Amino acid sequence: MRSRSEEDYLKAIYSLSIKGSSTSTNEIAKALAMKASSVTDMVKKLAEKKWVNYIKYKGVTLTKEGAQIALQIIRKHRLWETFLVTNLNFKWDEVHDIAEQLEHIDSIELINRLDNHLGFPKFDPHGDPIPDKNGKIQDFRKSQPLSDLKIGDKGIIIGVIDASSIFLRYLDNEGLNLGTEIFVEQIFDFDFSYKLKIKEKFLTVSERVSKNLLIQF
Amino acid sequence: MRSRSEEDYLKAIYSLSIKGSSTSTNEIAKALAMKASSVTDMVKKLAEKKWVNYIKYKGVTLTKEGAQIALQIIRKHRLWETFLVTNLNFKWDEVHDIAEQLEHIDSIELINRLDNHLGFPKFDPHGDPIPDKNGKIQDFRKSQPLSDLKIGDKGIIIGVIDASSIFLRYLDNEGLNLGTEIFVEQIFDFDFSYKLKIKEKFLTVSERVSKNLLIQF
DNA sequence: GATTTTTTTTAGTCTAGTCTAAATTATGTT
DNA sequence: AACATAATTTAGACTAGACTAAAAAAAATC
Repeated sequence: MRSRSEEDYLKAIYSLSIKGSSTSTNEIAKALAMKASSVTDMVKKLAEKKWVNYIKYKGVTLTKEGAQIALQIIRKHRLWETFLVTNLNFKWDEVHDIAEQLEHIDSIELINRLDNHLGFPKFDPHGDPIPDKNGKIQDFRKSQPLSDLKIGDKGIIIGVIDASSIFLRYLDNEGLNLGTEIFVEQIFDFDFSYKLKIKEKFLTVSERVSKNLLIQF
Repeated sequence: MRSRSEEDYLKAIYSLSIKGSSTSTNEIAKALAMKASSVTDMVKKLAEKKWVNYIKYKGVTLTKEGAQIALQIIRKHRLWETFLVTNLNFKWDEVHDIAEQLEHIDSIELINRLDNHLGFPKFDPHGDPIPDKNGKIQDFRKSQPLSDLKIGDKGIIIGVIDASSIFLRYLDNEGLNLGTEIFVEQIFDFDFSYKLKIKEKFLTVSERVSKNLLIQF
Protein backbone atom coordinates (compact mmCIF):
# COMPACT_ATOMS: atom_id res chain seq x y z
CA MET A 1 0.00 0.00 0.00
CA ARG A 2 0.97 3.60 -0.51
CA SER A 3 0.83 6.41 1.97
CA ARG A 4 -0.80 9.69 1.09
CA SER A 5 2.61 11.30 1.30
CA GLU A 6 4.16 8.88 -1.16
CA GLU A 7 1.34 9.55 -3.59
CA ASP A 8 1.83 13.30 -3.30
CA TYR A 9 5.50 12.91 -4.12
CA LEU A 10 4.87 10.69 -7.13
CA LYS A 11 2.31 13.10 -8.50
CA ALA A 12 4.62 16.07 -8.02
CA ILE A 13 7.52 14.29 -9.68
CA TYR A 14 5.29 13.35 -12.58
CA SER A 15 4.16 16.93 -13.11
CA LEU A 16 7.69 18.27 -12.92
CA SER A 17 9.05 15.67 -15.31
CA ILE A 18 6.63 16.78 -18.04
CA LYS A 19 8.99 19.72 -18.61
CA GLY A 20 12.52 18.39 -18.15
CA SER A 21 13.38 14.71 -17.97
CA SER A 22 15.12 14.60 -14.58
CA THR A 23 13.83 16.46 -11.55
CA SER A 24 15.89 17.90 -8.70
CA THR A 25 15.05 17.47 -5.04
CA ASN A 26 14.86 21.24 -4.77
CA GLU A 27 12.17 21.47 -7.42
CA ILE A 28 10.15 18.78 -5.70
CA ALA A 29 10.54 20.57 -2.39
CA LYS A 30 9.26 23.77 -3.90
CA ALA A 31 6.29 22.05 -5.51
CA LEU A 32 5.26 20.39 -2.26
CA ALA A 33 6.13 23.30 0.04
CA MET A 34 8.66 21.20 1.91
CA LYS A 35 12.33 21.29 2.75
CA ALA A 36 14.83 19.70 0.40
CA SER A 37 16.10 17.43 3.15
CA SER A 38 12.67 15.92 3.60
CA VAL A 39 12.52 15.25 -0.10
CA THR A 40 15.86 13.47 -0.07
CA ASP A 41 14.56 11.14 2.63
CA MET A 42 11.35 10.33 0.85
CA VAL A 43 12.99 9.92 -2.53
CA LYS A 44 15.24 7.26 -1.08
CA LYS A 45 12.21 5.39 0.14
CA LEU A 46 10.51 5.68 -3.23
CA ALA A 47 13.67 4.39 -4.90
CA GLU A 48 13.66 1.34 -2.64
CA LYS A 49 10.12 0.61 -3.73
CA LYS A 50 11.25 0.91 -7.36
CA TRP A 51 8.93 3.79 -8.09
CA VAL A 52 11.74 6.25 -8.91
CA ASN A 53 15.31 6.13 -10.17
CA TYR A 54 17.49 8.17 -7.92
CA ILE A 55 21.18 8.97 -8.13
CA LYS A 56 22.63 11.14 -5.40
CA TYR A 57 23.12 14.73 -6.49
CA LYS A 58 21.83 13.82 -9.94
CA GLY A 59 18.07 14.05 -9.56
CA VAL A 60 15.03 11.83 -9.85
CA THR A 61 13.03 10.18 -12.62
CA LEU A 62 9.95 8.00 -12.34
CA THR A 63 10.15 4.32 -13.21
CA LYS A 64 7.47 2.81 -15.44
CA GLU A 65 5.62 1.68 -12.35
CA GLY A 66 6.00 5.04 -10.63
CA ALA A 67 4.64 6.88 -13.66
CA GLN A 68 1.73 4.47 -13.83
CA ILE A 69 0.86 5.18 -10.21
CA ALA A 70 1.12 8.93 -10.78
CA LEU A 71 -1.17 8.68 -13.77
CA GLN A 72 -3.77 6.81 -11.77
CA ILE A 73 -3.72 9.51 -9.09
CA ILE A 74 -4.09 12.18 -11.74
CA ARG A 75 -6.92 10.15 -13.23
CA LYS A 76 -8.68 10.13 -9.90
CA HIS A 77 -8.08 13.83 -9.33
CA ARG A 78 -9.49 14.82 -12.69
CA LEU A 79 -12.47 12.49 -12.56
CA TRP A 80 -13.41 13.82 -9.14
CA GLU A 81 -13.06 17.38 -10.40
CA THR A 82 -15.35 16.53 -13.26
CA PHE A 83 -17.84 15.02 -10.85
CA LEU A 84 -17.78 18.06 -8.60
CA VAL A 85 -18.40 20.44 -11.48
CA THR A 86 -20.89 18.47 -13.54
CA ASN A 87 -22.86 16.74 -10.78
CA LEU A 88 -22.53 19.00 -7.77
CA ASN A 89 -22.43 22.33 -9.61
CA PHE A 90 -19.17 23.58 -8.20
CA LYS A 91 -17.33 26.23 -10.19
CA TRP A 92 -14.22 24.91 -11.90
CA ASP A 93 -12.00 27.07 -9.72
CA GLU A 94 -13.46 25.78 -6.44
CA VAL A 95 -12.75 22.10 -6.86
CA HIS A 96 -9.00 21.74 -6.59
CA ASP A 97 -8.62 21.41 -2.83
CA ILE A 98 -11.42 18.89 -2.52
CA ALA A 99 -10.10 16.81 -5.43
CA GLU A 100 -6.70 16.92 -3.75
CA GLN A 101 -8.24 14.92 -0.93
CA LEU A 102 -10.49 12.68 -3.01
CA GLU A 103 -7.63 11.59 -5.26
CA HIS A 104 -6.25 9.50 -2.41
CA ILE A 105 -9.37 7.40 -1.87
CA ASP A 106 -8.28 3.84 -2.46
CA SER A 107 -10.69 1.86 -4.64
CA ILE A 108 -10.21 1.00 -8.27
CA GLU A 109 -13.81 -0.17 -8.49
CA LEU A 110 -15.01 3.20 -7.23
CA ILE A 111 -13.08 5.20 -9.74
CA ASN A 112 -14.07 3.02 -12.66
CA ARG A 113 -17.72 3.32 -11.71
CA LEU A 114 -17.34 7.06 -11.33
CA ASP A 115 -15.75 7.17 -14.79
CA ASN A 116 -18.71 5.25 -16.17
CA HIS A 117 -21.20 7.45 -14.33
CA LEU A 118 -19.65 10.55 -15.87
CA GLY A 119 -19.72 9.04 -19.35
CA PHE A 120 -15.98 8.37 -19.66
CA PRO A 121 -14.96 12.01 -20.05
CA LYS A 122 -11.65 12.62 -21.82
CA PHE A 123 -11.01 16.05 -20.31
CA ASP A 124 -11.65 17.63 -16.96
CA PRO A 125 -13.32 21.02 -16.39
CA HIS A 126 -9.96 22.77 -16.79
CA GLY A 127 -9.45 21.12 -20.16
CA ASP A 128 -6.77 18.80 -18.88
CA PRO A 129 -6.83 15.25 -20.24
CA ILE A 130 -8.05 12.43 -18.00
CA PRO A 131 -5.93 9.26 -18.18
CA ASP A 132 -7.98 6.12 -18.84
CA LYS A 133 -7.81 3.05 -16.61
CA ASN A 134 -4.63 1.95 -18.39
CA GLY A 135 -3.01 5.32 -17.86
CA LYS A 136 -3.36 6.35 -21.50
CA ILE A 137 -3.98 10.03 -22.09
CA GLN A 138 -5.10 11.84 -25.16
CA ASP A 139 -2.27 14.25 -25.72
CA PHE A 140 -4.20 16.88 -27.59
CA ARG A 141 -6.19 19.18 -25.38
CA LYS A 142 -9.74 20.33 -25.51
CA SER A 143 -10.49 23.28 -27.69
CA GLN A 144 -13.30 25.77 -27.58
CA PRO A 145 -14.34 28.81 -29.58
CA LEU A 146 -12.66 32.04 -28.59
CA SER A 147 -16.14 33.30 -27.73
CA ASP A 148 -16.21 30.93 -24.75
CA LEU A 149 -13.10 32.48 -23.19
CA LYS A 150 -13.25 35.11 -20.51
CA ILE A 151 -11.08 38.12 -19.80
CA GLY A 152 -7.68 36.97 -18.60
CA ASP A 153 -7.89 33.58 -20.32
CA LYS A 154 -5.18 32.57 -22.71
CA GLY A 155 -4.69 29.82 -25.24
CA ILE A 156 -3.35 28.79 -28.58
CA ILE A 157 -5.13 28.84 -31.90
CA ILE A 158 -5.57 25.26 -33.08
CA GLY A 159 -8.32 25.47 -35.65
CA VAL A 160 -11.40 27.11 -37.09
CA ILE A 161 -15.08 26.31 -37.34
CA ASP A 162 -15.79 28.35 -40.47
CA ALA A 163 -13.21 27.05 -42.91
CA SER A 164 -14.13 29.35 -45.79
CA SER A 165 -11.19 30.73 -47.72
CA ILE A 166 -12.33 34.26 -47.10
CA PHE A 167 -12.13 33.68 -43.36
CA LEU A 168 -8.78 31.93 -43.59
CA ARG A 169 -7.36 34.77 -45.68
CA TYR A 170 -8.59 37.25 -43.10
CA LEU A 171 -6.85 35.31 -40.33
CA ASP A 172 -3.62 35.08 -42.26
CA ASN A 173 -3.77 38.78 -42.95
CA GLU A 174 -4.18 39.60 -39.26
CA GLY A 175 -1.41 37.29 -38.17
CA LEU A 176 -3.78 34.78 -36.56
CA ASN A 177 -2.11 31.49 -37.42
CA LEU A 178 -2.17 27.97 -36.09
CA GLY A 179 -0.04 27.96 -32.97
CA THR A 180 -0.38 31.68 -32.27
CA GLU A 181 -0.74 32.32 -28.57
CA ILE A 182 -3.48 34.74 -27.63
CA PHE A 183 -4.50 36.43 -24.40
CA VAL A 184 -7.95 37.90 -23.84
CA GLU A 185 -7.25 41.48 -22.80
CA GLN A 186 -10.80 42.75 -22.90
CA ILE A 187 -14.29 41.91 -24.11
CA PHE A 188 -16.49 44.80 -25.19
CA ASP A 189 -20.00 44.43 -23.91
CA PHE A 190 -21.71 46.45 -26.56
CA ASP A 191 -20.77 44.25 -29.52
CA PHE A 192 -18.93 41.31 -27.90
CA SER A 193 -15.78 42.05 -29.81
CA TYR A 194 -12.56 40.68 -28.33
CA LYS A 195 -9.39 42.66 -27.69
CA LEU A 196 -6.54 40.16 -27.88
CA LYS A 197 -2.92 40.48 -26.86
CA ILE A 198 -0.56 38.69 -29.22
CA LYS A 199 3.17 38.92 -28.58
CA GLU A 200 2.90 42.35 -26.91
CA LYS A 201 0.69 43.71 -29.69
CA PHE A 202 -3.05 44.22 -29.51
CA LEU A 203 -5.72 43.18 -31.98
CA THR A 204 -9.49 43.47 -31.78
CA VAL A 205 -11.67 40.88 -33.52
CA SER A 206 -15.45 40.80 -34.01
CA GLU A 207 -17.94 38.50 -32.31
CA ARG A 208 -18.30 36.61 -35.59
CA VAL A 209 -14.60 35.90 -35.67
CA SER A 210 -14.57 34.89 -31.98
CA LYS A 211 -17.21 32.26 -32.65
CA ASN A 212 -15.20 30.67 -35.41
CA LEU A 213 -11.73 30.49 -33.93
CA LEU A 214 -10.88 27.35 -31.98
CA ILE A 215 -8.64 27.88 -28.97
CA GLN A 216 -6.72 25.27 -27.08
CA PHE A 217 -6.61 26.34 -23.46
CA MET B 1 -8.30 20.65 12.52
CA ARG B 2 -8.90 17.03 13.32
CA SER B 3 -6.78 14.08 12.37
CA ARG B 4 -8.28 11.03 10.80
CA SER B 5 -7.41 9.10 13.92
CA GLU B 6 -9.23 11.52 16.19
CA GLU B 7 -12.29 11.27 14.00
CA ASP B 8 -12.21 7.48 14.13
CA TYR B 9 -12.13 7.58 17.90
CA LEU B 10 -15.00 10.03 18.19
CA LYS B 11 -17.12 7.98 15.87
CA ALA B 12 -16.38 4.77 17.77
CA ILE B 13 -17.15 6.38 21.11
CA TYR B 14 -20.41 7.72 19.72
CA SER B 15 -21.48 4.30 18.48
CA LEU B 16 -20.59 2.63 21.75
CA SER B 17 -22.36 5.23 23.84
CA ILE B 18 -25.67 4.53 22.07
CA LYS B 19 -25.91 1.44 24.29
CA GLY B 20 -24.53 2.41 27.69
CA SER B 21 -23.83 5.97 28.73
CA SER B 22 -20.13 5.70 29.62
CA THR B 23 -17.66 3.79 27.50
CA SER B 24 -14.53 1.98 28.70
CA THR B 25 -11.15 2.25 27.05
CA ASN B 26 -11.25 -1.47 26.53
CA GLU B 27 -14.47 -1.31 24.54
CA ILE B 28 -13.05 1.42 22.38
CA ALA B 29 -9.89 -0.59 21.85
CA LYS B 30 -11.93 -3.56 20.73
CA ALA B 31 -14.03 -1.48 18.36
CA LEU B 32 -10.99 0.06 16.70
CA ALA B 33 -8.78 -3.05 16.79
CA MET B 34 -6.19 -1.29 18.93
CA LYS B 35 -4.55 -1.76 22.28
CA ALA B 36 -6.13 -0.27 25.37
CA SER B 37 -2.97 1.69 26.12
CA SER B 38 -3.20 3.49 22.80
CA VAL B 39 -6.79 4.38 23.57
CA THR B 40 -5.83 5.85 26.93
CA ASP B 41 -3.32 8.13 25.21
CA MET B 42 -5.74 9.33 22.57
CA VAL B 43 -8.59 9.77 25.01
CA LYS B 44 -6.44 12.15 27.03
CA LYS B 45 -5.81 14.19 23.94
CA LEU B 46 -9.50 14.27 23.07
CA ALA B 47 -10.25 15.37 26.63
CA GLU B 48 -7.83 18.26 26.29
CA LYS B 49 -9.66 19.38 23.17
CA LYS B 50 -12.92 19.21 25.12
CA TRP B 51 -14.40 16.59 22.85
CA VAL B 52 -14.74 13.95 25.58
CA ASN B 53 -15.10 13.82 29.34
CA TYR B 54 -12.59 11.44 30.77
CA ILE B 55 -12.00 10.34 34.34
CA LYS B 56 -9.18 7.89 34.92
CA TYR B 57 -10.39 4.34 35.38
CA LYS B 58 -13.97 5.55 35.04
CA GLY B 59 -14.56 5.67 31.31
CA VAL B 60 -15.34 8.17 28.59
CA THR B 61 -18.36 10.16 27.43
CA LEU B 62 -18.63 12.59 24.55
CA THR B 63 -19.12 16.28 25.22
CA LYS B 64 -21.79 18.16 23.25
CA GLU B 65 -19.11 19.26 20.82
CA GLY B 66 -17.66 15.77 20.52
CA ALA B 67 -21.06 14.28 19.82
CA GLN B 68 -21.70 16.95 17.21
CA ILE B 69 -18.45 16.08 15.44
CA ALA B 70 -19.26 12.37 15.56
CA LEU B 71 -22.68 13.03 14.08
CA GLN B 72 -21.17 14.99 11.23
CA ILE B 73 -18.82 12.13 10.43
CA ILE B 74 -21.70 9.68 10.51
CA ARG B 75 -23.64 12.06 8.27
CA LYS B 76 -20.80 12.01 5.76
CA HIS B 77 -20.45 8.25 5.96
CA ARG B 78 -24.13 7.61 5.31
CA LEU B 79 -24.49 10.19 2.58
CA TRP B 80 -21.53 8.73 0.75
CA GLU B 81 -22.97 5.24 1.13
CA THR B 82 -26.21 6.48 -0.33
CA PHE B 83 -24.33 8.05 -3.21
CA LEU B 84 -22.41 4.86 -3.90
CA VAL B 85 -25.55 2.75 -3.99
CA THR B 86 -27.96 5.07 -5.77
CA ASN B 87 -25.60 6.79 -8.20
CA LEU B 88 -22.81 4.31 -8.77
CA ASN B 89 -24.86 1.12 -8.45
CA PHE B 90 -22.85 -0.52 -5.75
CA LYS B 91 -24.58 -3.18 -3.69
CA TRP B 92 -25.39 -2.02 -0.18
CA ASP B 93 -22.95 -4.51 1.32
CA GLU B 94 -20.00 -3.34 -0.81
CA VAL B 95 -19.90 0.27 0.24
CA HIS B 96 -18.72 0.30 3.83
CA ASP B 97 -14.96 0.32 3.33
CA ILE B 98 -15.10 3.05 0.72
CA ALA B 99 -17.41 5.20 2.85
CA GLU B 100 -15.00 4.67 5.73
CA GLN B 101 -12.46 6.61 3.68
CA LEU B 102 -14.81 9.17 2.18
CA GLU B 103 -16.22 10.15 5.57
CA HIS B 104 -12.93 11.91 6.36
CA ILE B 105 -12.97 14.24 3.36
CA ASP B 106 -12.96 17.73 4.81
CA SER B 107 -15.45 20.05 3.13
CA ILE B 108 -18.79 21.12 4.53
CA GLU B 109 -19.73 22.62 1.19
CA LEU B 110 -19.10 19.29 -0.51
CA ILE B 111 -21.26 17.29 1.83
CA ASN B 112 -24.13 19.77 1.72
CA ARG B 113 -24.09 19.72 -2.05
CA LEU B 114 -23.96 15.94 -2.05
CA ASP B 115 -26.95 15.92 0.31
CA ASN B 116 -28.83 18.19 -2.08
CA HIS B 117 -27.81 16.11 -5.08
CA LEU B 118 -29.21 12.99 -3.43
CA GLY B 119 -32.48 14.75 -2.56
CA PHE B 120 -31.82 15.10 1.19
CA PRO B 121 -32.28 11.42 2.01
CA LYS B 122 -33.27 10.66 5.59
CA PHE B 123 -31.98 7.09 5.61
CA ASP B 124 -29.03 5.33 4.07
CA PRO B 125 -29.18 2.07 2.06
CA HIS B 126 -28.94 0.06 5.27
CA GLY B 127 -31.94 1.88 6.68
CA ASP B 128 -29.86 3.85 9.16
CA PRO B 129 -30.87 7.47 9.68
CA ILE B 130 -28.72 10.23 8.17
CA PRO B 131 -28.12 13.20 10.49
CA ASP B 132 -28.96 16.55 8.90
CA LYS B 133 -26.50 19.45 8.75
CA ASN B 134 -27.38 20.36 12.34
CA GLY B 135 -26.80 16.83 13.54
CA LYS B 136 -30.49 16.06 13.99
CA ILE B 137 -31.53 12.50 13.27
CA GLN B 138 -34.93 11.03 12.76
CA ASP B 139 -35.11 8.32 15.37
CA PHE B 140 -37.63 6.14 13.67
CA ARG B 141 -36.24 3.98 10.97
CA LYS B 142 -37.14 3.52 7.37
CA SER B 143 -39.87 1.14 6.44
CA GLN B 144 -40.25 -0.83 3.26
CA PRO B 145 -42.69 -3.32 1.84
CA LEU B 146 -42.20 -6.88 2.96
CA SER B 147 -41.60 -7.69 -0.70
CA ASP B 148 -38.28 -5.82 -0.53
CA LEU B 149 -36.92 -8.04 2.24
CA LYS B 150 -34.70 -11.01 1.57
CA ILE B 151 -34.43 -14.39 3.22
CA GLY B 152 -33.02 -13.97 6.72
CA ASP B 153 -34.18 -10.37 7.10
CA LYS B 154 -36.34 -9.46 10.01
CA GLY B 155 -38.40 -6.48 11.05
CA ILE B 156 -41.53 -5.18 12.65
CA ILE B 157 -44.85 -4.44 11.02
CA ILE B 158 -45.46 -0.70 11.18
CA GLY B 159 -48.08 -0.06 8.51
CA VAL B 160 -49.78 -0.96 5.27
CA ILE B 161 -49.95 0.44 1.79
CA ASP B 162 -53.37 -0.96 0.87
CA ALA B 163 -55.56 0.30 3.71
CA SER B 164 -58.79 -1.36 2.54
CA SER B 165 -60.87 -2.87 5.31
CA ILE B 166 -60.83 -6.25 3.61
CA PHE B 167 -57.03 -6.30 3.77
CA LEU B 168 -56.95 -5.08 7.36
CA ARG B 169 -59.44 -7.77 8.40
CA TYR B 170 -57.29 -10.38 6.70
CA LEU B 171 -54.24 -9.20 8.63
CA ASP B 172 -56.08 -9.20 11.91
CA ASN B 173 -57.35 -12.69 11.22
CA GLU B 174 -53.83 -13.98 10.56
CA GLY B 175 -52.35 -12.32 13.62
CA LEU B 176 -50.40 -9.75 11.60
CA ASN B 177 -50.71 -6.67 13.78
CA LEU B 178 -48.83 -3.43 14.22
CA GLY B 179 -45.72 -4.24 16.19
CA THR B 180 -45.62 -7.91 15.27
CA GLU B 181 -42.05 -9.03 14.69
CA ILE B 182 -41.54 -11.11 11.58
CA PHE B 183 -38.63 -13.10 10.18
CA VAL B 184 -38.34 -14.07 6.50
CA GLU B 185 -37.86 -17.81 6.60
CA GLN B 186 -38.21 -18.48 2.89
CA ILE B 187 -39.31 -16.91 -0.38
CA PHE B 188 -40.87 -19.23 -2.96
CA ASP B 189 -39.60 -18.48 -6.41
CA PHE B 190 -42.57 -19.80 -8.31
CA ASP B 191 -45.13 -17.35 -6.91
CA PHE B 192 -43.03 -15.01 -4.70
CA SER B 193 -45.00 -15.95 -1.63
CA TYR B 194 -43.28 -15.37 1.70
CA LYS B 195 -42.91 -17.89 4.49
CA LEU B 196 -42.69 -15.88 7.70
CA LYS B 197 -41.68 -16.93 11.17
CA ILE B 198 -43.71 -15.21 13.90
CA LYS B 199 -43.03 -16.15 17.51
CA GLU B 200 -41.94 -19.69 16.63
CA LYS B 201 -44.92 -20.22 14.35
CA PHE B 202 -44.90 -20.17 10.57
CA LEU B 203 -47.21 -18.37 8.19
CA THR B 204 -47.10 -18.04 4.42
CA VAL B 205 -48.44 -14.91 2.73
CA SER B 206 -48.98 -14.15 -0.95
CA GLU B 207 -46.96 -11.78 -3.13
CA ARG B 208 -49.89 -9.37 -3.07
CA VAL B 209 -49.81 -9.25 0.71
CA SER B 210 -46.02 -8.85 0.76
CA LYS B 211 -46.30 -5.76 -1.42
CA ASN B 212 -48.74 -4.10 0.93
CA LEU B 213 -47.20 -4.69 4.32
CA LEU B 214 -44.76 -2.07 5.59
CA ILE B 215 -41.84 -3.41 7.60
CA GLN B 216 -39.48 -1.44 9.80
CA PHE B 217 -36.12 -3.13 9.59
C1' DG C 1 41.91 26.22 -12.23
C1' DA C 2 40.84 28.21 -7.76
C1' DT C 3 37.30 30.13 -5.20
C1' DT C 4 32.71 31.37 -4.12
C1' DT C 5 27.92 30.31 -4.27
C1' DT C 6 24.23 27.18 -4.67
C1' DT C 7 22.35 22.71 -4.31
C1' DT C 8 21.98 18.47 -2.09
C1' DT C 9 22.75 15.27 1.47
C1' DT C 10 23.67 13.80 6.22
C1' DA C 11 22.99 13.82 11.08
C1' DG C 12 20.25 14.62 14.68
C1' DT C 13 15.62 16.24 16.61
C1' DC C 14 10.54 16.41 16.92
C1' DT C 15 5.52 14.93 16.84
C1' DA C 16 1.60 11.83 16.13
C1' DG C 17 0.13 7.57 16.78
C1' DT C 18 0.97 3.20 17.64
C1' DC C 19 3.00 -0.86 20.50
C1' DT C 20 4.78 -3.99 24.70
C1' DA C 21 5.59 -4.75 29.35
C1' DA C 22 5.16 -3.35 33.93
C1' DA C 23 2.58 -1.00 37.46
C1' DT C 24 -1.65 0.43 39.34
C1' DT C 25 -6.54 0.47 40.28
C1' DA C 26 -11.02 -1.73 40.27
C1' DT C 27 -13.88 -5.78 40.65
C1' DG C 28 -15.34 -10.28 42.07
C1' DT C 29 -15.08 -14.23 45.21
C1' DT C 30 -14.72 -16.52 49.08
C1' DA D 1 -12.11 -7.89 54.44
C1' DA D 2 -8.45 -10.21 51.95
C1' DC D 3 -7.02 -12.01 47.95
C1' DA D 4 -7.17 -13.16 43.03
C1' DT D 5 -8.35 -11.60 38.61
C1' DA D 6 -9.49 -8.27 35.27
C1' DA D 7 -9.27 -3.67 33.55
C1' DT D 8 -6.71 0.41 33.03
C1' DT D 9 -2.84 3.38 33.05
C1' DT D 10 2.09 4.47 32.89
C1' DA D 11 6.65 4.17 31.09
C1' DG D 12 9.45 3.45 27.50
C1' DA D 13 10.20 2.17 22.60
C1' DC D 14 9.24 2.38 17.62
C1' DT D 15 7.95 4.28 12.85
C1' DA D 16 6.66 7.67 9.39
C1' DG D 17 7.32 11.92 7.98
C1' DA D 18 8.48 16.19 8.80
C1' DC D 19 12.22 19.81 10.46
C1' DT D 20 17.05 22.51 11.38
C1' DA D 21 21.80 22.95 11.07
C1' DA D 22 26.04 21.38 9.37
C1' DA D 23 28.73 18.93 5.86
C1' DA D 24 29.58 17.67 1.21
C1' DA D 25 29.16 18.01 -3.69
C1' DA D 26 28.17 20.51 -7.86
C1' DA D 27 27.86 24.69 -10.44
C1' DA D 28 29.10 29.34 -11.33
C1' DT D 29 32.39 33.02 -11.39
C1' DC D 30 36.47 35.10 -11.57
